[in-house]
Amino acid sequence: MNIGEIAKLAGVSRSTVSYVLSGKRQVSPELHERITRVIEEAGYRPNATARALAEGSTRTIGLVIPPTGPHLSVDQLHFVGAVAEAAADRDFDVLLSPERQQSFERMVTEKRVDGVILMETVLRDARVTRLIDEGFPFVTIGRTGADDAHGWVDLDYAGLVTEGVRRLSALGHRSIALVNRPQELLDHEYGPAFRAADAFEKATVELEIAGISRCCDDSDDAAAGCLDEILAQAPDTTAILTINERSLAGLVSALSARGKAIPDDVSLLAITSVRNATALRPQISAADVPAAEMGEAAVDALLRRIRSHTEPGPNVLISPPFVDRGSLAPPRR
Amino acid sequence: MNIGEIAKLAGVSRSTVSYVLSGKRQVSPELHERITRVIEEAGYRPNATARALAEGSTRTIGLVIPPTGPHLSVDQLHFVGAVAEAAADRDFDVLLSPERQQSFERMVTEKRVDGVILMETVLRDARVTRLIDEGFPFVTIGRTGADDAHGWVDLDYAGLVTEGVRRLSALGHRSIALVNRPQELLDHEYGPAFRAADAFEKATVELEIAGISRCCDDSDDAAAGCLDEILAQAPDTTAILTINERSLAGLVSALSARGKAIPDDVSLLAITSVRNATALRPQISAADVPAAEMGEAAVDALLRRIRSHTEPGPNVLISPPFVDRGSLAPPRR
DNA sequence: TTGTAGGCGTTATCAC
DNA sequence: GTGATAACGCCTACAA
Repeated sequence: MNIGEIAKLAGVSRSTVSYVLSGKRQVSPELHERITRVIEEAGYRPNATARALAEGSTRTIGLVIPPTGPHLSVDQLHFVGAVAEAAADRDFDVLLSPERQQSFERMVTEKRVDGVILMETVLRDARVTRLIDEGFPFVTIGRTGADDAHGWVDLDYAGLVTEGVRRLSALGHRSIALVNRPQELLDHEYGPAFRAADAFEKATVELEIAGISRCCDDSDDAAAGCLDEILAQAPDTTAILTINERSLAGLVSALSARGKAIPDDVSLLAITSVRNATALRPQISAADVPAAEMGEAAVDALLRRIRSHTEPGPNVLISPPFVDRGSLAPPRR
Repeated sequence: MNIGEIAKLAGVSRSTVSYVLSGKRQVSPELHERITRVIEEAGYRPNATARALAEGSTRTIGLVIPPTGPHLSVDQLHFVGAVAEAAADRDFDVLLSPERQQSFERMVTEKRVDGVILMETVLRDARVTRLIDEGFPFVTIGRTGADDAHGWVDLDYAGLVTEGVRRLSALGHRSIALVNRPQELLDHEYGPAFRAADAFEKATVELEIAGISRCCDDSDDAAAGCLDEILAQAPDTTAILTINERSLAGLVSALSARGKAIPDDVSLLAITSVRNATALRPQISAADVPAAEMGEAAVDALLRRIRSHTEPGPNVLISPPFVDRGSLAPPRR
């Protein structure tokens, strides 16, 4: 069933059917009515591929997801889901690309999509330079180091860490630890890890408090080891700030196993998803990563970019508020 | 840059260029060489949309993901990633569809994809009947109740639960509890929850041991409540079998909080992802859900179905072995 | 207000 | 072995 058959059944030309479908020109009420009914009865739906070819636009965006490795988090799945839903709301589809040369290349060179969203951007990202050279519309989640003019959506890790340190300091803490993402990510110039470490350093210096910063692998086990290191090196630590979602549970149980009560002995403040923060006991005060909001922002930014190649990409820095769940207290004296 | 320009540059016809690209007919070495070089130099890649229209096939499969809700698990993200990677290996792309009428409909009626993979199938699934009526190729993850002839890939929950009960029974346990997925899912006729409950009932009856079966919401908190219910109603419970990945961590800490040691007081056996089972302390003996394998199996099954509409869809029942990680012991006497 | 016809970029069937 | 050329199904100037 194609547009020609509908036209024949309704006794009109193909263009008239097309215009009824698109609404791009007036069609007399009688014809409109008749054609609509025929379409309805035949259950006809225009072929997306043919439309894409004619219009020069696929109405599809690409989403490059990180490889299925140890760093994947539930947050990321939520983000993927949010992107798919936001796109669907705007009548776009989402084409998934595992982060591999071949698949990614195909998406852009064969024009399978109108634009792409890049997850897990690193400070110097080959894909970004590639897309810029190509003149292909894209938006990154996270920024490259160059604060390029392309569009990006990012969590304000620097601001959040600074604010976190301030809050802990305001409560009276004078010795604070930062639990960062894995060393490996820091080495790969992963923005959040990098900016968090940097901001932590600056904030502690400025507020004149002792700060110890540690990378921690993405596991509960690593969290225990990391905690031990911290306590060994800075035994008077009274507060921990963590951006490592995957090891938060391990950190909490390790604290409990070492007889450190939250928040009486150690205050704990995190940047993580609501779910993660509230699934634990005690619940953890945190800046809740708004995956859905970020997904929507990314889709909107990309669509704007697709529609007008000229104007610079929107930059969205998201800074969710800290929510108090009782894991913070003044240091015991 | 399109195939016509390449043809012009190489001084041949478009069809010859096309045949060099597809290899579907012999082209003289000289021409082949010349054309290949021109393609190379121009950086030409055929337009996927035009190809799809001409071939009548999009080389894309649809993946219908569950709504971004509370039941999403890391396993599911891995599955999505595995599907994307398996598809990429076979030169297919993956189009994501949030589980909504509109988006799903679009994918199939507008022929955006050659076939679809349905996640989270329920026993009576409207989407399945829809696709069967349409004659559209698809594969489900999980089965409907009707054991239809369409293709599916499923974890053998019934077999795994039966085997789990046998193992615990063989160790000497006479009072076993099953921690199932949330009641809500059971009510919605979610296959795994349904089949697990059923198999548990049968296995305990057959082996003449006391079995108590409880649904548990997907949270650590719920796990604690669920454990209390179990211990209240069957205080002599010495072993727990769980298929609820999302509450496993909570179950472990609730046991510890109630002074029940694993495995000395209570043996714990799970069906969950490796990561989940090994992230906890103690590590949990489990049948490790092979998300990657399932993703690949689903893609293969679907591609077979796409290539030959006639033969019945392959049915793949996956039953990973239980891995002992020390959370099992004979009951204390 | 409606119809005609060319074009989107490939593939594949004919001829030569 | 190679080249025209008609599909594929839709959109949209251009005519009427």
